[in-house]
Amino acid sequence: MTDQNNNDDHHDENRLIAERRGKLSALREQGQVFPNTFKPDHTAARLLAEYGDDQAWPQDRLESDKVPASVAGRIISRRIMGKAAFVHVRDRSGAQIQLYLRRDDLPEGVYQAFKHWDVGDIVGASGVLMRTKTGELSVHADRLELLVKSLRPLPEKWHGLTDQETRYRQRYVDLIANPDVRDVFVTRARLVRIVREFLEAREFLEVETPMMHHLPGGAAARPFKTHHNALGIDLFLRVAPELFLKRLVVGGLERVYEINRNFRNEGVSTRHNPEFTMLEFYWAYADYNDLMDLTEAMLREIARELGHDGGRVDYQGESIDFGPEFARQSVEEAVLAFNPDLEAAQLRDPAALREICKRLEIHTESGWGWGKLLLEVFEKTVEEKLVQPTFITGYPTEVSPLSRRNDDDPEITDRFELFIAGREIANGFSELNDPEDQAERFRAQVASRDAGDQEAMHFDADYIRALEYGMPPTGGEGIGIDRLVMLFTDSASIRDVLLFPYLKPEAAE
RNA sequence: GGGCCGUUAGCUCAAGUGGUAGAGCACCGGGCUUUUAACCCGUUGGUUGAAGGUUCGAGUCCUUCACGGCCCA
Repeated sequence: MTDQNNNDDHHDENRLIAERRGKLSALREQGQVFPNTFKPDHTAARLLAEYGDDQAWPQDRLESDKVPASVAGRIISRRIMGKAAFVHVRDRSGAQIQLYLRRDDLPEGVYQAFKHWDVGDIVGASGVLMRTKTGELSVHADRLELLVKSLRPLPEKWHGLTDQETRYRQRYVDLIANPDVRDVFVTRARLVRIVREFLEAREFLEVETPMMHHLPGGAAARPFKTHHNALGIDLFLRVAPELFLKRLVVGGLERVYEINRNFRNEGVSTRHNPEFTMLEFYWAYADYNDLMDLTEAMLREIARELGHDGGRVDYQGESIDFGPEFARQSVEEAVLAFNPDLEAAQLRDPAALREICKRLEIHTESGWGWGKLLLEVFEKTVEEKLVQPTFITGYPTEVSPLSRRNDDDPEITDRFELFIAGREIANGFSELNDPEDQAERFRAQVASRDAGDQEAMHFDADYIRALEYGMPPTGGEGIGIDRLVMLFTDSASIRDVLLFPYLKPEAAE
């Protein structure tokens, strides 16, 4: 916004905004209205931490010590009683400190001016610390400045802002009105840092690979398409960094990871945002069993570092326990465990599986083999019941185009997925590093694509070329950061862990 | 994509079976020099998400659309 829209098109504004705008223009007449000279020397949280204890810092000690403090922040409440007032101010620390204002203790005219300021305005104040009759630590101000005049009224102090749509669309208001929201994003930042430190400690190198791909690859998903004007070519936003990270392993970066955005052109829901954050890491000379061990260790570390002693995390009414060794069972074992009427022999028999799918009202397509059919049965009957952390292994080769085949049973791969609270959290496997097998799998994907599967992968010739130079035996894994943050912040919707979740545009005026 | 629910003042919410749209907070004016959702007195504030329809009359009933929430695919 520049100086285009100062005067004319405010007819849509209500009286409250008009009043505040009037106050602003009155202030403009008097001089500088958006000063940037006030330097606070404390945050509210620090003052409370250092002087909050009323045993160590009773009022008489504060009174004699005259501890100076200078704070700045947004007015979140005011109580005015004639010639004195109390104001709560919140700052970057997320905490709030009370200001005690007396007309006669402030410079001439300041108190009179203050009476016309509003909740939402940003102020700076200096003075000495005091404790009120009710024991609240406060700054008894001898200097008070209006730093920013706020033009829009904040939500009401008691009920706050509860409208979900407004909370997501105007996250800046949500953050002011609902202090808990800040905590979610503080936890998110800490979690990501813990993950980085965990991997760095094991000598993984953080890298960044392209988000704009000529060929979308590395996951079964539909991509977003974009266009490069100067080059005149279409590009795709990445659905996964996988194939680039493995090229790096070929190049000798044998332990790499990336934490970054993926984009998938699919539905939007409480569990899916078009752009989401994924951790992927690749570890040469490790296999999928090593990955499972590492994943367990990582999740325990996150739980511990985030203060969940004993590894218990409450999520949506369930107690998730990261303490004990995570359960490990194959897709087939899990399907049998949750479907006592089925027998092992049926699970590799496409005809029998088609019957089962029909009974379960699962839509099937003619090209599907037993692997795809079995996975559908798994997703329908098992997935949501896996509440405690559980590794599911033995994924069919048919649905695992990038995974190494199992040595004893080439119909399945050395792959796992981790489920917690009924949701897929991680997906890892021993990587397929046989270039000829990989080329064949790509061809099978292309055939599915030609048969109408829009999520099937393309043939990535450069990736095959890279594998032909030789990729060390490697384990690779992806962990959905947003879903992990949901778990550790007890958030029901992915939108609650994204500062700006995707929403359709607001209706035009 | 389908089903159900929602959208009323800046915010949080009310308004049998259709009959002049209200409250609290906020705001504005007045009072009050230790308040805690401060308090007391007095005002002000609305294109009821949008567009059509039924009706003497629509926040309310019908249709379509937009956005959101929950559930399902």
